[in-house]
Amino acid sequence: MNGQARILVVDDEPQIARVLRTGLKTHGYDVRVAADGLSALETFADWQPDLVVTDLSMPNLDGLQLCKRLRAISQIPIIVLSVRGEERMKVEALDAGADDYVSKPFGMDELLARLRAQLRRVSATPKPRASSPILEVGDFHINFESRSVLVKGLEVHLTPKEYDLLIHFVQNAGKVLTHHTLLAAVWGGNYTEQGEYLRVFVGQLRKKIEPTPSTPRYLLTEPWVGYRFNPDS
Amino acid sequence: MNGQARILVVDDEPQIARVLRTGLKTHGYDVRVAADGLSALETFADWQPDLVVTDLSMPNLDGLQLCKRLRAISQIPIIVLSVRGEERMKVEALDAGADDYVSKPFGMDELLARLRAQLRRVSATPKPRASSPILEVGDFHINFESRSVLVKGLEVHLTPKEYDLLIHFVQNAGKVLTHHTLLAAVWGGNYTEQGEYLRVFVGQLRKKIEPTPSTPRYLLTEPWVGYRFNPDS
DNA sequence: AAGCATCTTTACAAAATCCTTATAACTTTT
DNA sequence: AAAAGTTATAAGGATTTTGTAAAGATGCTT
Repeated sequence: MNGQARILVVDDEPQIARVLRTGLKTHGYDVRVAADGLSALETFADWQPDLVVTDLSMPNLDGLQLCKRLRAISQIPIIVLSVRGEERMKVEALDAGADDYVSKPFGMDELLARLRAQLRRVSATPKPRASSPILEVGDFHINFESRSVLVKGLEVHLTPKEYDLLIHFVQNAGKVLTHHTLLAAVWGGNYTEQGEYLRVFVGQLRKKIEPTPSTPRYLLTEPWVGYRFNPDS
Repeated sequence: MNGQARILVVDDEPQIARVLRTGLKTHGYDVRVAADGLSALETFADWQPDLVVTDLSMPNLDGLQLCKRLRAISQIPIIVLSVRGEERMKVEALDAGADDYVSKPFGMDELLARLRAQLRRVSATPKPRASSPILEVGDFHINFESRSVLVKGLEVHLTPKEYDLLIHFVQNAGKVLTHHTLLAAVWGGNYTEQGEYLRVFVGQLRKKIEPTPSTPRYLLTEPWVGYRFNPDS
């Protein structure tokens, strides 16, 4: 990513595509547009963009399929555009490999912010695990050997479940994680129906790591979808 | 080989077994005895010794078969005890994977010398402690040669198991060690289910090294995970 | 053979964590 | 504005783990 970051926009509605192209270009990005999933895959292979923004409903190959196909060959960040209320689709998209979503109609500022967050996420550090037992993300400092967690330099003691949960959040900082994903990660694949666990433990984590648990700053909830860990202030 | 080297003695004659056990123990080895080949294989799997001394004629599984079975799963040194004159057996044993033999009746000194030679052979490359036989961490001062432990300058007497346990803690200061890891380190490979041992011995260690055993300062417990040695005050 | 030290096993109280439930606040939909 | 669904939070009980003492077992020493 030396010069401009390359953004591939996938949308079959010409107006929206035009708005996105101009909006992103004026903010310094290199943009190309594809009108459906299949041509998106072609452009992806030819042009190798740094990030994909895609609509969900499209001809030929819809956004869901596109996510899966892209995930099979790349770790590139994917932001999905969904119509407000299509919660089902959002969740499916995130489970299919999308990293974030933006509801239509959307403000350009919000999209740009989420876009920057995703680009920052991948360029940050590609998981420095094997070499060092220490993980530093934002205000969080996690030592896997001593199992210790520092937030802004202060140690917080976490129970095993809380610890597992936090690890999963921090290792996927910036990504929206669905309830399903989180439950499977911490409780194992079969407990994916008992959403109550998750709420309780997220609450407990917030009490321990948030300056103001009632107005979270790190562990943000994405209503009807899941949670997102935001390491920045 | 943290503490003592582990020697597995295999002999069905009780007198000889006893002589070997006491002789080896007085020279600082950790010894277990098996009365036949089959139980020897069991003990081997459980305890993971550093060397095997075995008779040739035994019930169930004779020394020759034992050599072959051990060689199939391990590079561990094997010393065979044979009755003087059974030259043919000696050759067969060596072909079956034994590393050395000692004729009965044997002198303890000879056996010890050959034993040291074999142990030296396998531990030839990694000799990290040769430079300094003394380990100082926080308030703890441990001399590997004399097997003595000082806490804040005061000597504490530890039994062999307590010593092995403490060594493991001090050498991994700050890290969280799981129950599994600790059990495997002190009791050997497959004693990883008997969590009761660990609780009892940690309690005993605390009584000996902690200023206030009921509120530990060095040996901290990480509930549901294991223990952590904290050298700082 | 008796005493001693160590290791193993057992039992139970104390502590910590996890799960469950209930209720209130919030968001979206009708 | 009400209904339905979701989320936040506290509090209790259930379950598991941990601390501790003490009895039994084993081998060593005298």
